[in-house]
Amino acid sequence: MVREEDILQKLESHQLRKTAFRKEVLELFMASEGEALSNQELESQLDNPDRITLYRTLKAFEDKGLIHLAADNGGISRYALCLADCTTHAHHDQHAHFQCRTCGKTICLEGEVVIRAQAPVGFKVERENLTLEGLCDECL
Amino acid sequence: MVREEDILQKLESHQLRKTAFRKEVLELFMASEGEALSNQELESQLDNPDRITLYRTLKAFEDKGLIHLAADNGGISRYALCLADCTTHAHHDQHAHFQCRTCGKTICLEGEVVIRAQAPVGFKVERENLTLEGLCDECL
DNA sequence: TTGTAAATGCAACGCCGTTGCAATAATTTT
DNA sequence: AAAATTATTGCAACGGCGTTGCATTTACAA
Repeated sequence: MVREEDILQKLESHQLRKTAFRKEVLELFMASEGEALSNQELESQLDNPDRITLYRTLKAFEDKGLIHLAADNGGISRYALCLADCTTHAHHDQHAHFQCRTCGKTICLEGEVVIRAQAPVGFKVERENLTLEGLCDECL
Repeated sequence: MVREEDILQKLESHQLRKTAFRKEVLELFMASEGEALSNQELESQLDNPDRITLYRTLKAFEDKGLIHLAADNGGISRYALCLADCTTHAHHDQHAHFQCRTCGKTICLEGEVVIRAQAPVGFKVERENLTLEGLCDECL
């Protein structure tokens, strides 16, 4: 269970107004245990699901460094909670995601990630995005 | 310049019929020097651009191991030619892509790619997808 | 050359991202 | 505590893209 107190504190510390809608959305993220959620999955669990409001809410959350865009398989975006040290406009996205190819379940991979790939000379790399695809435990 | 002969040979070896449309699309890929192309970019260069036919053509090319889906930033898919050792239904996608955050230019990165990331126990990883994001030489 | 199987071109549906705008709610100021 | 300010919500609506069905045309094989 997620404590109301923690939800409000997280919204406040990220300069987001404490509306019923946002509290609900954030609660879903905090209860998802690191799993990345799609708009659809969120909508199906909301009391009053308005896809436009949800879209803007997610954008606001992302802007304020609360969530980040995880793997997006076939055009469906999925967001996940940022770690504590994600700050506004400076996401630490240096972790990988795993996405199941059948059920779509997407999780953030903690732990060690080593990436070694060189862009051509004259290119500037700002972000690295690593996604592992396969089958999750339940689909195996 | 791309030789007609090479185009036909490539279509034949991948069990694809040699239609005018497919020859044209494949030529664009072969002339793109490893750069991944989006549907839009392809359409703008085709004589008779029909987005549905293009969609099906790309799908057929992908099925037959001729091209693969490269980075897809914000829902826009981009395809690139597979290397010679890509076979039907068994893509060797073990390379990274670079995508420019301003002009969208996407290229396949040859050379060494080392990925170390662990999925949870009980998960099966089938593919790894690494995308570097940043600025290309022209946009710097 | 004829038959068969695939590719094309068209209409059409649905999902999703996105924007504008008026109404409502949360925060700040007096 | 009330008024003023600013952000959020909910609605309509547009556009892009993936996708499918179907009739027509084309490529390949017999």
